[in-house]
Amino acid sequence: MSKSLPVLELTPVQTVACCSPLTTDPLSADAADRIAPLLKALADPVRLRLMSLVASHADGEACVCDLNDAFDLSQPTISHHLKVLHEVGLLDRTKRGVWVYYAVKREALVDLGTLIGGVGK
Amino acid sequence: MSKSLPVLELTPVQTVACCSPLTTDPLSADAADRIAPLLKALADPVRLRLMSLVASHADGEACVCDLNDAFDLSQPTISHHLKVLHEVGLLDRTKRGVWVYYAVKREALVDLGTLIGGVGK
DNA sequence: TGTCAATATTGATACATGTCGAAGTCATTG
DNA sequence: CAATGACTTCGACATGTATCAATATTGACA
Repeated sequence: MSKSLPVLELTPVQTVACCSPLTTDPLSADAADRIAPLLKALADPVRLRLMSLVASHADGEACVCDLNDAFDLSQPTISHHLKVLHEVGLLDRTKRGVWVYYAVKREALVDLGTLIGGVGK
Repeated sequence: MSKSLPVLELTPVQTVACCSPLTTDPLSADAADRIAPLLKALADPVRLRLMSLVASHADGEACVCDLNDAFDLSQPTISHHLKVLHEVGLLDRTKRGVWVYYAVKREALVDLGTLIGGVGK
């Protein structure tokens, strides 16, 4: 039981999906509190590259072993970054045998982009 | 002389404007390094609300005095957050008399949204 | 069952960041 | 020129975070 979110609260991703763009209406403090973690997860050079690497990988998913090689960082560090992205709802995680595959949740990215950019979907 | 960026390097905002969306192509390490600060600037609940407050203010700009009242934070703290947003190129700053007005650079936000969401402009 | 390979977790360390109070700057106004 | 008001800058403190080495976990396979 690792999730401790009350059932009625929105996850970061759900919040993003329901809000009007940043520049359209003032953001409530609550909404801001729920959206910031999503952006925080993205706001790291390594995690940005991880997202784009996974997204542009064949089949839209990538194995951790593939990702490790793209960086000059230790394996635990990459694992940590992937966990951050997964926990916030930007990456899906699937285990197949010994390997773990991550896939980007495109809808979450689109919603986040819309929230920031203000262009309609 | 507070800026120490070499002349030929791109600012975060310029970088965002020129890159294809996250999910389209793998991001170079250099690009990621320049984009992350932009997201980092946005990735704070107070700064998110500041952006949306300024954006939805009459005339698209707001005086610091207006913004202070919306938060339960000291005035230096708000000033600090505004500085962060300004330095990274998300807010314009104009001084008129005793008052300082901030305005959102919408194009930067749109470009950032496009980079993340991948929807065309 | 024991070993190996792929990931995750833990603990430690160094560095970044949000916040505040106090002091500084700079126009305006008396 | 002195005083006031609007911001900004400074110094300090507490908290968060990126990273690594070491260790644990988990699945495949001999």
